[in-house]
Amino acid sequence: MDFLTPDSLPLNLQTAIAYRDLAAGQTLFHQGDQALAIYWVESGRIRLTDYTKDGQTINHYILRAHESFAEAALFSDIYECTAIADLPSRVAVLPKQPFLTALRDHSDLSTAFMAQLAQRIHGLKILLDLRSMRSARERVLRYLLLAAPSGQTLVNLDRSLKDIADDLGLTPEALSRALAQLQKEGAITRMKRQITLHKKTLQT
Amino acid sequence: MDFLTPDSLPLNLQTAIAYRDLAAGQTLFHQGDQALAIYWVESGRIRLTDYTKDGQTINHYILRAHESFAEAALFSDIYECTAIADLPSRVAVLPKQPFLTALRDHSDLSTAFMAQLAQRIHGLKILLDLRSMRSARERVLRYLLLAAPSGQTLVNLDRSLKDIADDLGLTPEALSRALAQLQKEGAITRMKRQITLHKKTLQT
DNA sequence: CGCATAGTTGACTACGCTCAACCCTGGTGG
DNA sequence: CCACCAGGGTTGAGCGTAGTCAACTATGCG
Repeated sequence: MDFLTPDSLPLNLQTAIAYRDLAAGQTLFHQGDQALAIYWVESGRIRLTDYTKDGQTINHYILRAHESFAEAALFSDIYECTAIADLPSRVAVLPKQPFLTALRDHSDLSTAFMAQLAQRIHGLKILLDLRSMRSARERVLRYLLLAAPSGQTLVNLDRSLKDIADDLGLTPEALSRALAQLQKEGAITRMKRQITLHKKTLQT
Repeated sequence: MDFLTPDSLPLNLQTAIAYRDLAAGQTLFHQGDQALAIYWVESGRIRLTDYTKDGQTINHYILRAHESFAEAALFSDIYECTAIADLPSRVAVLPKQPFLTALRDHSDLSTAFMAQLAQRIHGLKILLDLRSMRSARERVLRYLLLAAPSGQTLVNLDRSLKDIADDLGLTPEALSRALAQLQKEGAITRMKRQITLHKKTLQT
């Protein structure tokens, strides 16, 4: 899924990559800093925060392992947000200029990069769409359908329910209850993190 | 904001562009159709719908004027969703192959395209983030802060409250009430579609 | 063995949705 | 010029459901 793994890059760019280890709470870059690089999360969790002009609050977005971020920095002089490590994290630092020229010179790389961006857009749309479902039950059901490999009825949840609840915009409790309810209704059966969807469920 | 306006394209590609007019309810392409082009909304409104395998349900996402869509089609053989005109609409049709080669040959075009994709990602993230606010009050407040041009305290709502409520994942009633409440609290004042934010509000 | 964290369950609350009535504006036609 | 209508917007009442807080269990790790 993620085309932008550091080792898929052209060799001459790979040498330019640095790695940074961050302690929990440490900030990687500040909003308004000069945009010098884009990043890729090796491990840990990074939180992006927007401080609005005037006010101080705003807009957090969390990135987990194997996601890249600050791609917008490629086309902007400054970062539009602040990146802070939520947990101890390790990130790959891809310097902007070398990366941009690599994109210019290697049309295959740029194609791959665009493909990844398109993919990300698609994923975000799906998440957004998920959020437009009112009831927890519907939301979870839809999530499971999306997570089910095509035609398959078995879903393996890789992440913690807490994280998933977060993606769904629910509290862990609500997610837990929704799963319990679906189970009781006979729409699914679950063994821990293994969930199987039943036929009726598929054509709702 | 939108770099991908048809007239910013290289001339040899412009000749390949076609336009299609759609009546309300008419479908532009079906999920599973061969992906032959990406599109750009000239006017009107397009709704994207995902039919899940097996089931018939959904995933709608609406596109308004001056947005491009189906970029993912560039990197996939088939469309992953169905596009239907919500209103009478006019779309520019950018054939896939010419566009891809243009991207390969014109690094400036590909850069612009990537920039737009990055922009879209940013926008989607903001919407997602908006949805993560629990209370209507907070959500609306945040929306207004985002909509306020930098440093400005005056927000002009261009679209109908109904549409905005949709973006926010609220019912029109909830939005209306939230605005009324904010007004009563003295956080904002509004004259119809003109809203001014008050200082205290800015540093919440 | 004991502690920390994820997950589950329960009771209560609050907030947003639903449905309905109503106001207001703009457009159309007599 | 007014009468009528349609649609957006506002307001009210009642309900349902997800959030909150808390206690408890299960799992994993030192």
